[in-house]
Amino acid sequence: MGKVDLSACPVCSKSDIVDELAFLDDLKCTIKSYQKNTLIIRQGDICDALYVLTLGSVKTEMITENGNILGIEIIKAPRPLAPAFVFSDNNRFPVNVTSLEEVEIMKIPKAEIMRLMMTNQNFMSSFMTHNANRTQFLTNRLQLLSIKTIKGKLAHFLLENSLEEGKPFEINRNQTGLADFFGVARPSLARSLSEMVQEGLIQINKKEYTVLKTKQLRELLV
Amino acid sequence: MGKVDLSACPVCSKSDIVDELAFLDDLKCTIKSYQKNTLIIRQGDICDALYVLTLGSVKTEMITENGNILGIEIIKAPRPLAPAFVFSDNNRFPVNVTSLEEVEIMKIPKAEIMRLMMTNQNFMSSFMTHNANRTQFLTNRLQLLSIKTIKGKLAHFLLENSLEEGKPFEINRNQTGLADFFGVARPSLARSLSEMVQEGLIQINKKEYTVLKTKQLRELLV
DNA sequence: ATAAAAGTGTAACAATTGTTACACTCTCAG
DNA sequence: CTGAGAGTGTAACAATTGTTACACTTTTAT
Repeated sequence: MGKVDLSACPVCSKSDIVDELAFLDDLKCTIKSYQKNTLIIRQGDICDALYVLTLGSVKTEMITENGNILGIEIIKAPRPLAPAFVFSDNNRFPVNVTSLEEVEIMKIPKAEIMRLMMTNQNFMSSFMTHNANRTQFLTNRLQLLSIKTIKGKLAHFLLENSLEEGKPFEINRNQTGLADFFGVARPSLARSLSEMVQEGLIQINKKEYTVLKTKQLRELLV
Repeated sequence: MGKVDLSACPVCSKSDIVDELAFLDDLKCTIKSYQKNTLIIRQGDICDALYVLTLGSVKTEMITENGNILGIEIIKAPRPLAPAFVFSDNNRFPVNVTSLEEVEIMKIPKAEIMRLMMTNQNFMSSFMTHNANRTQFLTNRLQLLSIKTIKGKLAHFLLENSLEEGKPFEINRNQTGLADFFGVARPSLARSLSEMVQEGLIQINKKEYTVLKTKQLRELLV
């Protein structure tokens, strides 16, 4: 495993720590590799360090009490995993983390994070901003889940991803994944999708979606 | 408005800033009062400062795109409001904040927060922990919403609040509020509740609930 | 004390979604 | 090239929840 490039990492990018040659050598951290499709972190595991995904991509998913899977998101390196939870009173991971390919994960002890925060204002600021953005992401998820109809969720999701009416865009999830993401049954999602296609609201070609009638799509949110 | 007591405030309690006499005088902040039932902050408002509820109580609720209200929580002073969002890239409030009684709200500019964080390790640590706990709260809300049946949500919620089987506990929400909290229709919630009472799983007396059969309640989560 | 407002219980019916099943297409590894 | 597995389309039916309506009870304000 070579020298890690953290210049694209959201909590490090604005920080001058990337330029400090001594940074990674000084940092008391360990790096581990995992094979494809490995369950790396379990929901409920103690989170006593900051985990940073330095290579590859993972998916996070929440297991609900009734055993259902609620897909959360796909994370690509470099990015920290659940950085907020290092500091929470009940410091346990809220999600399962599974590797989608071969990955490398860096583990930085909490004390080291504290030291960095106090000595480096840019790092602190970036770390805060990143955590704030994560909170906003969760808020968006809450908003999506709180839309009760499947067509409403789809409208919200498609409008969010569409740049312009009539302009196709790619969705990097298949129908099964989308159904998980929305927390609905797969055939139900397929039904709603095909109805929306028949009504001429959208077009679908494999994973390429096109919003045809933005206005009527918005009305599904009412 | 008298001297504010912040010793019970989660982001200040462990901090020695409370002991610094000069703290509140030095701090460039403003305090405003609001009448009962006032919409203090609108979802989407720019959040360029830290808002701290110093007196009274408020409720936060999220307005979904279809106009429904998704109740989030009731906040009692002293506590900061949406502290994470001061630092987010898109720094807008995620919820509406409405006063439940006469309230006082302190507004501290972002720059002041930054200064405090850098000069006071305890403040920083408390602020981080509090934000982390907020994230965990949102995660729990996500988990609750992802349970699909109303009885399942109720079981989750009641088991979470029950200390012991057969021991009554108080819920500080009425049925209408609970329905909002769950994001379901009020009569549907009432139906599920009365069914659970008839099946002998729980007992209800106004706002006092009792879990009678923990085991069978758990099975509703499956 | 009393009227108004808020909250609750419940019923009939509508609407939406889940379940199950199966045929079909597509993708990818051998 | 080809078979296995993953992903999709769709249909019949079941289950759950929402909607609307109304009578009743409790709380609140004057």
